[in-house]
Amino acid sequence: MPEGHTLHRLAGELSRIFGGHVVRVTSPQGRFAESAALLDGAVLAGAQAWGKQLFVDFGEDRFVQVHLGLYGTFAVHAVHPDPDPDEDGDHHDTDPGDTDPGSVVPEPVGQVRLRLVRADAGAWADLRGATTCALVTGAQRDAVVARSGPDPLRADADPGRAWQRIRASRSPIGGLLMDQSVLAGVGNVYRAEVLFRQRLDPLRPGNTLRRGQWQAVWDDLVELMAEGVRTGRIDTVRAEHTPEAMGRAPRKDDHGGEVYVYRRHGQPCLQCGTLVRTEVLGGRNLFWCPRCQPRFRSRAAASS
DNA sequence: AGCCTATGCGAAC
DNA sequence: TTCGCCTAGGCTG
Repeated sequence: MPEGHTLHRLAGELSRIFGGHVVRVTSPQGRFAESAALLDGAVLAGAQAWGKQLFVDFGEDRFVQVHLGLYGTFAVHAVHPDPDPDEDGDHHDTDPGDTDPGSVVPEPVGQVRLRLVRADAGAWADLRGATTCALVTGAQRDAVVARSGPDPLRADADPGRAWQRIRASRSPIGGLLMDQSVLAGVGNVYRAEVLFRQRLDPLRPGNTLRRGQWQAVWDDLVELMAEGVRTGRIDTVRAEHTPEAMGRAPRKDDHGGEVYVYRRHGQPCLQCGTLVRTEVLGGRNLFWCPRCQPRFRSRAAASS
């Protein structure tokens, strides 16, 4: 779940449900208890994501930095998904027969590192299994952001910064896309899928890409990841390759989306039928279609 | 019920 | 280079 789209979606949810409201902050598990106590009862100003990093703003130069890592989750629950539909409105849909929202928050189950509660709306959020959950200052947040490459999900991103790194590197493009200092927010699924869609060999050295190819990768990521934020899943297949269009069974997998190559090794490519391959690159599983993404041959290698 | 694996990354070795 | 994080869905039995 946690590629950039997950964190941006979370930032939106947290801002919408908790933003501008007093929240109770606890650490049922205990590992964040000291910091939680400092924040308890503060107004949550909002939340923002940069790549896979999430920062929840509690004002007074206090931010909770969250990184979900491989299997962390930050589950947001609300009795009413949109708690303030008509703040300046003329009608209130508050139902007197509603369950007391303050009483619906359940006892924490399992290792809940951080819990946010907005009792008046019956809303709560539980963080589990995160790599990072830390109280930081604005300067510390800025330092993290400064170390990150441009994020396709941010309007202020400059793809040229990533291009400068890619064009100067002999590392495989498949590795560069996963390097958060080159590009922020792309994980193993988007990496595999965007390379397939752009017909690029994952092992092709960054410095052999043409500028137009990089631009196409960036534009595709902007579109794919924005859709991921909207839907909460990673779908990358074009209309002609959906299960309905092809008359095939939909994917049954924990990330739910329809993809071309990610974790489809040994199965036929949706575009050409060649069996999808996998190999470990830099400790991560890489997936690609050897026919749609033919091995790149440099000029020097081709002429020798 | 138990086992395996995973969309990630920083610390420890 | 390996480990920890300690979740959660899919698969095996």
